[in-house]
Amino acid sequence: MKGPTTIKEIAKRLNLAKSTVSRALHDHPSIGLRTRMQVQALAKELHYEPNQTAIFFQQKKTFTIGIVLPELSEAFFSAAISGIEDTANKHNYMVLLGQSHDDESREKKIVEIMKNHRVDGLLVSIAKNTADYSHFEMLKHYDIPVVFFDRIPNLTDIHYVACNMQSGTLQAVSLLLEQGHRVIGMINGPEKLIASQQRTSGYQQALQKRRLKFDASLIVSSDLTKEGTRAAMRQLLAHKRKVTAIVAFNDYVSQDAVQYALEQHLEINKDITFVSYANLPLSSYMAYPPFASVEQYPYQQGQKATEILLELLAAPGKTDTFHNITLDSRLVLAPGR
Amino acid sequence: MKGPTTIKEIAKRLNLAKSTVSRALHDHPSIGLRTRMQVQALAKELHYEPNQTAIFFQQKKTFTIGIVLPELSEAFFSAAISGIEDTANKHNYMVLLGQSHDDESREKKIVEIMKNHRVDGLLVSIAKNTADYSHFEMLKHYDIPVVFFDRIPNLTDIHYVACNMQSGTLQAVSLLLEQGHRVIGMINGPEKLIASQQRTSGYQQALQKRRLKFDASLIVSSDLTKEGTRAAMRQLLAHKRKVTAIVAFNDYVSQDAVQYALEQHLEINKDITFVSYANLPLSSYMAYPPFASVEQYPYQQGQKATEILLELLAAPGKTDTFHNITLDSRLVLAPGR
DNA sequence: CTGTTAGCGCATTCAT
DNA sequence: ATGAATGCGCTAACAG
Repeated sequence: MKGPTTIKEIAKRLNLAKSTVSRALHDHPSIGLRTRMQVQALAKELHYEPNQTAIFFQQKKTFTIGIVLPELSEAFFSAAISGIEDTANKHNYMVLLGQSHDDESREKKIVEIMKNHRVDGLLVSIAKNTADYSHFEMLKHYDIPVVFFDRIPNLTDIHYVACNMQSGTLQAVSLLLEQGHRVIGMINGPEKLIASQQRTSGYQQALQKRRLKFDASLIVSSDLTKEGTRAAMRQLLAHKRKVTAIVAFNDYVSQDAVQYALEQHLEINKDITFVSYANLPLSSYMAYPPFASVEQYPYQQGQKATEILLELLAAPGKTDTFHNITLDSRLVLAPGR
Repeated sequence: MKGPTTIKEIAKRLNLAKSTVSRALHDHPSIGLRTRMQVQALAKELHYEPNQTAIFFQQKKTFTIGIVLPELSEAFFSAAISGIEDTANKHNYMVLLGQSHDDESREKKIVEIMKNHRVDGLLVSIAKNTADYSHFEMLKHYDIPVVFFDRIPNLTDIHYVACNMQSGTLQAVSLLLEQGHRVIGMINGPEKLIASQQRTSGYQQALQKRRLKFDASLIVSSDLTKEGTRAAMRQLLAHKRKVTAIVAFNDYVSQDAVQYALEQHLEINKDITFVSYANLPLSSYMAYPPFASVEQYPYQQGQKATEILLELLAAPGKTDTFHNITLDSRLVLAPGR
């Protein structure tokens, strides 16, 4: 009972040097066919398996990537993580997980622990309120590359992959216009968010293409709480022009807005039509699914981010160029439309 | 440029032995206050941080637990993993992730890799078709404890936490009886599943309590595909007695069943009432949410399983007793009921 | 209270 | 083609 088989053990039994065994196991060219066979045979017989922790230690590499995100139970992130895990595994990397619960201090702590665990790299979607990025910048001193995805910090010299909401919004509004809607409201998110600005741009662009006038009062922002959304709805429904369609910031907002509309005795898809941004699963099971949704490709974002990170890990020290991929969001019609 | 600070470095600068420094850093009692201060001061100054990989290696412990489950994007599992991660983190453990995608060979591979990464323990919910458990049993030889949760293998000597569906079913059927329903159908899952048997028991028990006669033809099983469910519905609706309520195997089945009922021009909650088992999020957003749902506590299952595992890790070699916790499922009324 | 020594398992450099 | 020696960073057993 002396624990798992080690190289030393094999060496002893075969009267060889540890180094010889090590090389034989690695199919090193300078090892005699004869001994190599012997070694590998015995290794199999004794169920030899290299002690990864020793290798990690010695090689200063763990084949592990850390992933930090706000909340696993949000459908968007669980899809993203799925993409990450699949890609990482394909390249024989493991994935270490941590959720910030949208709390900056927790985020810092997790990053710290992951650094200590010597992850080779980090994939992160930052917490809602993270304003200080020092915990990420300090990683540079440790040569731990970071690729951000979806929720990216407002920094220039970073790697990231995100999804541009403008294209999807453009398509969404265009669709509504095609269908004859002329007074289209938008419940947007906080104005400082890049994603909000992109939505606004897309909206404007759609009008421009048709040479229609842009009415800024049709875009109201919500703090994304239920109350905020209801306030926004109140404002939109009170607009002097009759709003017949609404682009909601996301599926959650959409649901709250729909509820409000129902309370006002509006008939969905008749008096008023909703378009949203997909982040709820199973929209087919929803009471009033949005007429159409802007897809944000969480799985693909995770995939891409991982690929970039792996590339960074393969080509170390390439601190010069920053990878930033922006996927275009895309409008998807609800099933049966 | 000589990499991160090490203990050796500190020792040299202070003319101390490495061991002294190590002890000082750990607040070992037998170290002079004086030197301890010195050491800790210099450590801070040089930004000393222990190299965890070295420690892992040396201590044969990684403070990492592996978690293997079928599919992250299933709401049930993402909730469970949330509970796992939270609990693990609280105890300074990290979590290594792997999804089997319900594929046995992938499951085996993941377990293998995790073993190589020297995780301290494993938390697993097995793949749908896993029939051979050798990859789990071999872990015993490596002293890697495993705690199963939710989807547990049909083995005796294992640790697990699962949720007993009987209690919830009992409550569900009782509720329906209280409300005057007398002909209650049940769409059950494959009969060999423990969970299916538990549902049947709960159903029968509810009738017994009220001294009502059990009619086996009111329980039909579905293979859980949409078609299977529709067939089951067809059968139930054709029953000689008029079925006024149905207990569906889960939310997915429930949705398919509701759809079928609608096609037959039945009015939900009037002509026919549905009760289900919660595994969809946001049931409040569903078109026809079940009247009531049996809660399976994914977060708590994850939490409990983790606690057991941590306990196992704390008390090594306790291979005698097997922990198996069974939570009771519980009926929860739909919001607004 | 502190120093010395050894060793965890492996890859690797330098000999031979 | 093989062996011997070294070190990665840390802890711990054993001296003093």
